[in-house]
Amino acid sequence: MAEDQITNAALRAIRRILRAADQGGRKLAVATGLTPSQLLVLQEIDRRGETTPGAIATSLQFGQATVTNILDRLEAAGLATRKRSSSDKRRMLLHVTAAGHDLLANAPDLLQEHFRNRFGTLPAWERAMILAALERLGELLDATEIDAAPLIDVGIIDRAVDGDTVPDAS
Amino acid sequence: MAEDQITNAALRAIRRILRAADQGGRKLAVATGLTPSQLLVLQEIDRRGETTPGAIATSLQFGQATVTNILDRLEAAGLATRKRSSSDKRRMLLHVTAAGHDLLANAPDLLQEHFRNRFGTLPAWERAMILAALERLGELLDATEIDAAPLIDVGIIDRAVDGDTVPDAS
DNA sequence: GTGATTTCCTTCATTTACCGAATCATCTCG
DNA sequence: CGAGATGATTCGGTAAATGAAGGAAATCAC
Repeated sequence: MAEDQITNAALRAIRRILRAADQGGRKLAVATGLTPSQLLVLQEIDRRGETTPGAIATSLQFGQATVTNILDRLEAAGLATRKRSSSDKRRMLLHVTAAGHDLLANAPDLLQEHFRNRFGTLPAWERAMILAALERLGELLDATEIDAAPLIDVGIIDRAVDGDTVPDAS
Repeated sequence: MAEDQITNAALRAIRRILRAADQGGRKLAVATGLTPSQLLVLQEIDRRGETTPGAIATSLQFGQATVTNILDRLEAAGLATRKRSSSDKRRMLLHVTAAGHDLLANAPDLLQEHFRNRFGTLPAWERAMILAALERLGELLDATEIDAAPLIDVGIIDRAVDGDTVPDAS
């Protein structure tokens, strides 16, 4: 069926994008001397201004232990600092150091940068179209993933619209 | 500028998609008892039918050593087998075992499955639009990544690279 | 207030991923 | 038959990530 072909093509395109993004991340990591995870954490701290390990962990979906681990390295590298909160001494407040800011400024996300360059050259209508498609897609996948478990009963309106591939699955 | 806003929105959407995909992968991994990488390798072997570690490595962009490592685990888990090629005894031929097929069948790619379900419910025009956008985007990012990465050494093979889905020789 | 519970982070131990370099067997070409 | 290339493995090392357990501080119950 043509529809299925479209779906397959779309999936292929998504994977291609995923791969490109992944590699961009690794490349960037190499360029900055940090690993992707470290960079991610550093960016997240920067984005949030002043946070705690726990916040980073939930937001990036890492374990706390992992974050601690990565923070150790970032701190050792002089890119971030920990400071105990005075109001709640269980907490550690995280900050990006000057060096850290420097690094982030000099090594902006490759994906982002190249995307910007290229995307900017597209005609406006195409940008708009792509944006619309991406957001739609984000909804689709997000919904999928957010309540993956509980959602099942809610979301499925009718699966039999047009014999769309319903693999035996579960 | 409005353009910048669009770009930012697009980037956000992309990240959202990336995250969804990533988490889908992890979830799946947990469900199957394998790690994302292991699953990826297993899928790749399955997709290609009969391949060699080297092919997997280049196709997934892993090092050979990494693939060997993962194969050890897959083999230990009884999901894949290695068999020395008789025509060229340097090569190992990889196969997915019955158990491996089983696992793949029972735990199909979550991203893929949910995407199929949801995507299928969209009106045709929207599917077409999204597909077009995705492919455009794939080009953008791919191009980005190609020239960023001197894949020079692969140049000989690279005629076929574009399609990605080009099955192994045969 | 004292004690129990919860919250936040860390430490520890372990598994996996990944890479580069070195190695071994094999193939291929001259 | 070498000489060199190729395919896979082993080895050594760094990093990521998780779960379990623990310590310190806040909070709640009485």
